Amino acid sequence: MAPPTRTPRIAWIRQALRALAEGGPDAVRVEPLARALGVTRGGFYWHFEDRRALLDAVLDTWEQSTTEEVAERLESEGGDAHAKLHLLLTLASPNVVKTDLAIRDWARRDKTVAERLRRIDNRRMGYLRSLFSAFGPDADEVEARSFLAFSLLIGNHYIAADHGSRRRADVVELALGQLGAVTPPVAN
Amino acid sequence: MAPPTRTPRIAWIRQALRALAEGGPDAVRVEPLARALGVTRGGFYWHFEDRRALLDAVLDTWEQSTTEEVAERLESEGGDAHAKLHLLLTLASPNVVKTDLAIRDWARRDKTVAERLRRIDNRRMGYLRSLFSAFGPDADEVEARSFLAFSLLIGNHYIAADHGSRRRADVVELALGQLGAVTPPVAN
Amino acid sequence: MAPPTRTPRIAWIRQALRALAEGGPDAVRVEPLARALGVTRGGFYWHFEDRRALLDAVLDTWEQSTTEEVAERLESEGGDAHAKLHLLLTLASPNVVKTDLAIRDWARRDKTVAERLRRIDNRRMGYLRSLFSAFGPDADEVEARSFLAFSLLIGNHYIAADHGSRRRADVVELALGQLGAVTPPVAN
Amino acid sequence: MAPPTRTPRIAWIRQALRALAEGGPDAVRVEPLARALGVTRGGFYWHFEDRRALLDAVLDTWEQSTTEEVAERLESEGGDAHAKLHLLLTLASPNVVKTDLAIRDWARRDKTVAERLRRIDNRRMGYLRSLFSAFGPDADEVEARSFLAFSLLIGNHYIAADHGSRRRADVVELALGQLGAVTPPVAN
DNA sequence: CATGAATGAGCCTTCATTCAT
DNA sequence: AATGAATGAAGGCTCATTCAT
Repeated sequence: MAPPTRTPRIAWIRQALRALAEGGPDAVRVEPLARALGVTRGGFYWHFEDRRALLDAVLDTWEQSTTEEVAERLESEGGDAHAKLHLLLTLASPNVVKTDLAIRDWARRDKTVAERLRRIDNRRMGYLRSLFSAFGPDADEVEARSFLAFSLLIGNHYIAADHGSRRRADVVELALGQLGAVTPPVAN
Repeated sequence: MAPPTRTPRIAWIRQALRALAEGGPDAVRVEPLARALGVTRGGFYWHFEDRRALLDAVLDTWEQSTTEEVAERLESEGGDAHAKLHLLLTLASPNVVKTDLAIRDWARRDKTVAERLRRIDNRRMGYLRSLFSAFGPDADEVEARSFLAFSLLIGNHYIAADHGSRRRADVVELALGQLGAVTPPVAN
Repeated sequence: MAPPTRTPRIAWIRQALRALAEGGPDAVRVEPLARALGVTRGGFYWHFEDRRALLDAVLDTWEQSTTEEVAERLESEGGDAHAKLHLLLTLASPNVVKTDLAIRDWARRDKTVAERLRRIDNRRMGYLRSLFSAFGPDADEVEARSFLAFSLLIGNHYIAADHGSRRRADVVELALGQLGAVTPPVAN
Repeated sequence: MAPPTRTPRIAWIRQALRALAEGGPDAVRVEPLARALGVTRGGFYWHFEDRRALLDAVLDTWEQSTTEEVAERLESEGGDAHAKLHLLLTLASPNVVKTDLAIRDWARRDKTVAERLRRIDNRRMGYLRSLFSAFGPDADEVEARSFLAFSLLIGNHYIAADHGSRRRADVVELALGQLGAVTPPVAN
């Protein structure tokens, strides 16, 4: 029995995610994807109605996996709030980060993407709030710190500035410290 | 004597900036630009070697104007550090913001763009450091707070989360407050 | 034992006839047919060598059913010549007419289709001759009137002109009257 | 000074008319047209927005030229009504006929084409009415005979039947004779 | 009979670019 | 500076066909 699918739907999606992370939604193009997968474009249309359908599937996959990711983080009670916050900032693989940023930028131009991102970001903010609640009960403060932490996560990837003799990672640590999540200086 | 310039170089650049803000660098395409300007592509190649040359000119223009913008803000001693910080967060026109974000995302994929952005961001960080120095002399703290403020600026536009009954603007105020830049609650 | 035929050959042919009537031979395409039948193309190639084979089968089916149709009309001696002529002009279902016209147009481009149409049209002309023979014995006149009647049949569907206050149906009646087949004015 | 246009708009239209006459609207395809004209498809989009725009231009051109054709025939008072009728039946070039039939068939599927054809056919019917008025004043008779003559024109091209020992041309003559337009037998 | 998957051809359209005027 | 026209590369989509299962 030969494998039931030669280039399964998910292969297209994964390749598309790679393209999205690398070049944004405009870079998710059927022909290059097919080329990268070593097949002809024809097969694509067996799995997807059209290019937009692939993009939708990509977003579905991303949303689901990201949701699960956050859920897992909540469940894996490994460590105190400080440790978790730290983990958040040094998140997943570079590829996951790139995908995240690509979708974030995409959301600026596409309402439906923005809506999906809102769902995900709300989940993340919820997680952050639960962490910062451990540092103090004031709701305003929790909200402000959570948003600052989230911003730090994003800014860390989008801001190009240097920090003199400091390394970026150290600045991020210092910043987390400012938010009440005091962490010992990382020796790196 | 014919009119010296019917569609001057700068007109192409301005239109390109608009396209960049709206759709990213992939949206800066000669043909649509010409259409938007009501001319044919012909003139374009008089002003620019090719598409890449336009993109470079766009970046030059943006870098220059952004540099001036920051400089002006430094000079216009309108108000104390608190007021200035607040101003920063509620920055320029939506279009300037969009351009900024577009270039920021572009920088993730293009080294030369990243380099330009670094120059600009360093300038902005310098400005932020000068502001936060007013709140306390500790260099680490100044660096951390400056970076947090900068991140807040970016995060404010890239994060899609809701804040329950709070409005985003209020959360940003609260966050600024956390950074030591206490501002009076906005009555709105 | 599995059901012997889930989508029998004739189902493909019938769907093809529908497509032919609607959009001409170019519209008889395997993939859309399969879609319309709710199956994949797979079965098609079990029944037919290729697309041309389907087209041939479609023509066979059409030729046969049309031949039978004319034969039936000859046998069903329901009414006099006048009545029969009238019946002819208000022929079969709109779908049958559409198919007839589609094949007629197709015949202009395809010799083999033209040949089939010739067989059918000869049969119809024979029928018309037999009817008009009842109105007068002159062979030239019979031929002329038969051809005019046949032309009327076709023209009625291909001519787009208006007739002032008259309705098309009335004009057709008047025309039949001119051919010697006097019919009473329709009260409508 | 070189010719102002290498492949002018009208060249595309003419080629499209040829394709239309030969294979119907489905055969009017940009790529084959370009190939036939010895240019690449790119130039096409200089002259036309898209394929549909070409089709529209084709219809415009056809409608205009056909209108003029009928007008000319009305003006060129060369001969009596009999002669004119005869001329009508042996109309223009085979290509003009093919185009006419192709558009007629197209009109069955496209509302806007049907509308154009209606305008043209009304003009032709008007012309026919004016001719048949010479053979008798009865309005019903004129309408009936005009429509029969028009049908004959169409039927002559769409009916595939044989006529025994008679030639088709003779049958058409006989038919015209039936309509009151007695013409002497053509020696051919 | 029919699915699932793929190949290739053909076509439509958009663009960057070129070139003569 | 700019038009008019064209080339070529890219890419999207539809299909006829094929093939293993």
